Amino acid sequence: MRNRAGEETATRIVDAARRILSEAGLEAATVKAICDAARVRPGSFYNLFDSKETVILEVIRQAIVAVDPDPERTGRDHVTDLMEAFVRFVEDQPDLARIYITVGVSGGITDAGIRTRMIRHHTERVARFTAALLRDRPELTQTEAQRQIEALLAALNGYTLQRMLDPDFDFAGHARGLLEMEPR
Amino acid sequence: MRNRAGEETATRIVDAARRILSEAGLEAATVKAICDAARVRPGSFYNLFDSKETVILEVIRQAIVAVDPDPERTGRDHVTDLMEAFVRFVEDQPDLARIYITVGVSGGITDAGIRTRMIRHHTERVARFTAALLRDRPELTQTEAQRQIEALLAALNGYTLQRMLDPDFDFAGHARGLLEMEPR
DNA sequence: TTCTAATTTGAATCTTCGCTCAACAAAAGT
DNA sequence: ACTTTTGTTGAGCGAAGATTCAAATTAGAA
Repeated sequence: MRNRAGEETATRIVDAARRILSEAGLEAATVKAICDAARVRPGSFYNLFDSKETVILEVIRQAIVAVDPDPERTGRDHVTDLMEAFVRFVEDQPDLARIYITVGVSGGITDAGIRTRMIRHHTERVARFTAALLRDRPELTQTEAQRQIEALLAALNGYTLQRMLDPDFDFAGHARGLLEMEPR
Repeated sequence: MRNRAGEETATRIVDAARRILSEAGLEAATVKAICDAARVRPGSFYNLFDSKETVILEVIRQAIVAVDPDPERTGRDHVTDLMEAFVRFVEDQPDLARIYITVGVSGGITDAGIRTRMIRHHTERVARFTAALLRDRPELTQTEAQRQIEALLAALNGYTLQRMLDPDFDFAGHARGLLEMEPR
């Protein structure tokens, strides 16, 4: 089969970039560092990717996508399901979670493309959660539900941020606690 | 007076570093860029600071301190006062707010000193807010109050994060909305 | 005014960055 | 087996990075 070897190498490079971005930040993600971690020479890197930026953006794209699992299920989830999915994401894929919350934001400041993507993703997330909440509690108005979801997602992002700083922080506990803290 | 000129120059350098860090991120904060913005030559920079890192860390330190205005007032504020102070901080000093939430966190991943500082600052903030909440609503237990404050601060940080991405986001409105959304 | 220490300069140094390329190796198609 | 495409290598390029330093300048002290 064509392209087999090249694809495997490309995957190894993106994986290495993700690890470095997560563990040491954007500054440390040099071509040399990524190549060393992927056991590849720079020539091979540039045979597969146009630039370092391409790889970094690919990792950020992966992170944004991974935040929102099973998007095809839209319209059949409860808020607790969506919440649980996010908790699992943060716990099981801390690399991508860290990139989403740090590199995504700081990259969003610099790069207009990333900013647009991040904002759009957030809008869609709000819509999905809001629809689920309205399904659970039909007595709420659209505006009320959206307000509450925005607060919930902000708190989740805030907890994620703290989790990235403090490995001992009980993210799952705090996140689930938010559900028992709905507005009066 | 001795040292007068040097101190003024040092201030100009730190100010320039803050502006660049906020507007263009850590990557863009090169010694050359900082020197140009501060109207200073590299030699002068290194006469006043040991390294670029020293200046960056100083800016981050400033940002962490600025999040918590008037700490000498501790013990006499209501939760609304503390909330209003934070809203004003984000609106009036977006440079420092952006650095706190982005550079601070991503720096916290790399630098153990920053991480410790960020975590300690957060702990103190939780304590201050919790004390204020207990003053407003003495019927709450310490644990309940702290739980609610942790959620509140997480939501505030989450909103701040979003504000950094989307300049059109109504941060003040959403932040104040959290107060009308206390747990049942 | 004169002296001296603080301050600024800007060219130079050394390192590392992202990236290229000609040559080689491996694999696929015929 | 032979040709062609695909993948890998690693030395090396120019640009940009942080940092240094001897010389020039400035400004406070005497």
